[in-house]
Amino acid sequence: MQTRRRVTIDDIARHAGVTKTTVSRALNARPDVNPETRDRISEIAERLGYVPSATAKVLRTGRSHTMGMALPSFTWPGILEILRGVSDVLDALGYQVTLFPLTRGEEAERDLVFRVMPSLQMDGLILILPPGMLRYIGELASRGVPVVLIDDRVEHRDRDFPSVGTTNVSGARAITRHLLQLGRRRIAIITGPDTQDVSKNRLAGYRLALEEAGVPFRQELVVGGNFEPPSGQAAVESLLASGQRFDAVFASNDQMALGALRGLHAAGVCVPHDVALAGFDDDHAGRFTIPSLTTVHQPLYEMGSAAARTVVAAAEGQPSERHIEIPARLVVRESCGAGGERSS
Amino acid sequence: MQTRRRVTIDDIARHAGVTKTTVSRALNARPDVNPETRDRISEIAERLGYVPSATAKVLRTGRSHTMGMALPSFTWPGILEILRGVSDVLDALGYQVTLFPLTRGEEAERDLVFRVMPSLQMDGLILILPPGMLRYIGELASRGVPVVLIDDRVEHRDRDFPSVGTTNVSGARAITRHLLQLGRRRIAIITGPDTQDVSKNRLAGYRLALEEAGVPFRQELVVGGNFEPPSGQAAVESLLASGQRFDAVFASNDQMALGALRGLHAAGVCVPHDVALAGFDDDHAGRFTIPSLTTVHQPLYEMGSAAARTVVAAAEGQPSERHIEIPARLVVRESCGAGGERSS
DNA sequence: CTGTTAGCGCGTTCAG
DNA sequence: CTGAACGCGCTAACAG
Repeated sequence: MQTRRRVTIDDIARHAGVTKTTVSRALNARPDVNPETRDRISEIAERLGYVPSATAKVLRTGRSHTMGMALPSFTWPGILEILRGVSDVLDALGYQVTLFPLTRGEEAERDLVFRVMPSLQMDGLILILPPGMLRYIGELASRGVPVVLIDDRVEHRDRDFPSVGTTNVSGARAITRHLLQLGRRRIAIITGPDTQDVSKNRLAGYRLALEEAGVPFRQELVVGGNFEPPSGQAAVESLLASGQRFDAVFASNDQMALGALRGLHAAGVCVPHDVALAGFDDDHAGRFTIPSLTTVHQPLYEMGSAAARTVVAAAEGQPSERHIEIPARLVVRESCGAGGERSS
Repeated sequence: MQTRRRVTIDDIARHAGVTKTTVSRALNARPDVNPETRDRISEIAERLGYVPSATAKVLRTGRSHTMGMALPSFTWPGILEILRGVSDVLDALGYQVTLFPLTRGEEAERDLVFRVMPSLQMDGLILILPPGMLRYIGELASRGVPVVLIDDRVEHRDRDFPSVGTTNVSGARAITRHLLQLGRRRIAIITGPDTQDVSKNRLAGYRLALEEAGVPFRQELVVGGNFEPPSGQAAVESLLASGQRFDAVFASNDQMALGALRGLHAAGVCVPHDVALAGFDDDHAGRFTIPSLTTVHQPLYEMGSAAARTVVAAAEGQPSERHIEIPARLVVRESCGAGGERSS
């Protein structure tokens, strides 16, 4: 099987009786070329089955029309929504996406910044941050490579590069307020790890809503979790064991809410009748529990697409915003007793 | 901010007092170079912060160490597991992954085959097949580009390229047998669309198990669905309305099982006491329903990694298998009444 | 409007 | 063991 040589602009030039320069200009729709020549060239290119070599173009122009997307892991389901947003936008704008798993931790980040990115000459990088690290990425930004962060950690805002996040505080505030409006007064909260800003922000929103409603904050109703389902179950078990009265539980994410639901069910507590249950994130799974989970929708798709638009803008030299915050919104289902699938 | 020029092998050559030819050889660990020279060159390269240009290398060698991964959409959660398998293997073998969403349908496929792949010079392609299309991809394979299909449609086996699938028939057989062993005799099945082989295969496995147990197959207990949750709910509703007696439901995928669970619950039917419920796929969500879902684990991670190993082998000229089939396995949870989380 | 010349960074003959 | 020269495919600078 003889692999036939690739058709180049030189071939076209020969067929058209011009130089490859002219072919290049014609194919790139430059103004300074005779319309007739252009048409003839296009036609020949078509007939010969010419396909431009992206590789050669990158070598020459330095622009690859490819964006890197670095992510900590493929285990968090939310990644897929983000990816969908990123991919939709980049695809529409004519960019490819190349994936960089950061599973090997800091070494992988180093590698990405000092070896892979410069080697592949990507036009920019979208970064979903692994919890608690951002050592070398700044180097990229200061070298002029467009970088956008998808994250909500306060300490990363107004840094060397733009970021995209959601409104964790007001989301948590909204759902807590929702519980209060339904008459719940002793609302327990299952928090995430103290080390993460998401945890702090969601807790802050909860406190804010209580305060606004004049309902006292009780430290006894705060239980720590780690964002995984078992920790949610353990949390309600410890609450029940403590003897504290509570008529609602706000889990700082849906995964823990699922665990909590299981724990409550096992203890014979009826949701939402005895205890209302709320989550955060709007994971797929929460739509199918019985009762279905009232939660706060985290706009991952929008975050992904905003990030994509931002890197492209930066890569193409257009001005772009520093920090984009996309509002989270309450999704009312069954687990708080308000019925229906209203959404506000 | 002056973007400093990139360090090339020429720079290293100048510093080392040799030619770039020698530098190239040294850096690529060729045998025909003086060990001392090699060490000196490596050291200089290190000191200068040299990073090889992948782009230039591709142009010269024709190999990009990048694999394309084409997928129909980012909505099916299982994609993430496959992606994880693919990414882990490719990362370990020193390959990048570039994503190609096939959301625009046939046009996108055409584009991929005739424009994108040849332009980007990827070393191979992993393809997750959109239901019912495979028009142009064969062209790639016959042009010598390694292609691996992740799919289980019979008609695609032994075609121009290798494929990776799972054992749908025996998986469905195993879970049906499980229900039979628990004493269930009137087992309803919710099927997927007739047009897809997955649906047919899972139905076939179900029939096989019944036959082996000498339990009659009843057409009245077969209800059609479309793999989406609402269709599962509708299916049990129609079963209940029909007045047919049944003591178990096997939904052809977990998504429909979730809908079925909801339908049964709403009708006051207790799972597993009155009716046992089984699914297929082992979706994340099925672990957290109450009762948790007994299902068949589809080894997506392994399918992804096998596919990755296969393309790389093909790209590197090693022999590779035609069709790889990775066994699905029963995961026993609560919804069939056997308790525990045994797995066989 | 078109051609000439040069070079992006690298690997690879073919000579020594 | 090392060097000179060439070319992968393309665009850019400078002439005309």
